[in-house]
Amino acid sequence: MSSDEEKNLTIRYDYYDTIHGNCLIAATDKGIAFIGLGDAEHLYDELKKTYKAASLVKQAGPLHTQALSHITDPASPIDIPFHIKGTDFQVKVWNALLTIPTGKTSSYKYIAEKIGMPKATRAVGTAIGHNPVSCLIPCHRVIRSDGKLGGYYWGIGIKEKILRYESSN
DNA sequence: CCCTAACTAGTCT
DNA sequence: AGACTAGTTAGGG
Repeated sequence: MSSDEEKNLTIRYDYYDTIHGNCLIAATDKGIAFIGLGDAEHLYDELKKTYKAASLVKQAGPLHTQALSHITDPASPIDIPFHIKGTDFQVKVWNALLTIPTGKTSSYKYIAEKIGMPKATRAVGTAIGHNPVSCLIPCHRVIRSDGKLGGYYWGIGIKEKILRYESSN
């Protein structure tokens, strides 16, 4: 979305309890804008930082429920619209992440090749790290090509837990 | 196993 | 415009 668009935007957010802990889900009229895991205050700060110009309202919405049910049941198909602020490059990366099947993992290099920039692995890492919709966009399924998990914004422990949860389904 | 250089996009100064 | 960061990678010591 453009910054002009962001100005007149109303984002509705609310807190939910998930299998991975407390989370914040935020959505516009058009789609999911932000999802985060962890401490409520910290999450609100993140949300505010990401969408500075938009007005934030604490109110549940139908999109929240959809997002929530996908977190609980990752095997269900993602038929949820996104309304995310990001550059072309970031959007490309995030879209590539959505093509990773549930329970599978991918590497940063693979994503880089997928979007036609095989040498941009490092930039991919950055983009994935700034993904505002963790969980729905499966950033936790991306691991380092040497087999290690790499890092995770919300904490490496969460990443491992989510992966275990998905593979056991 | 640790260290380094190369890679690219975004953010901040 | 320059410097720095970031969830990397490949290669060398």
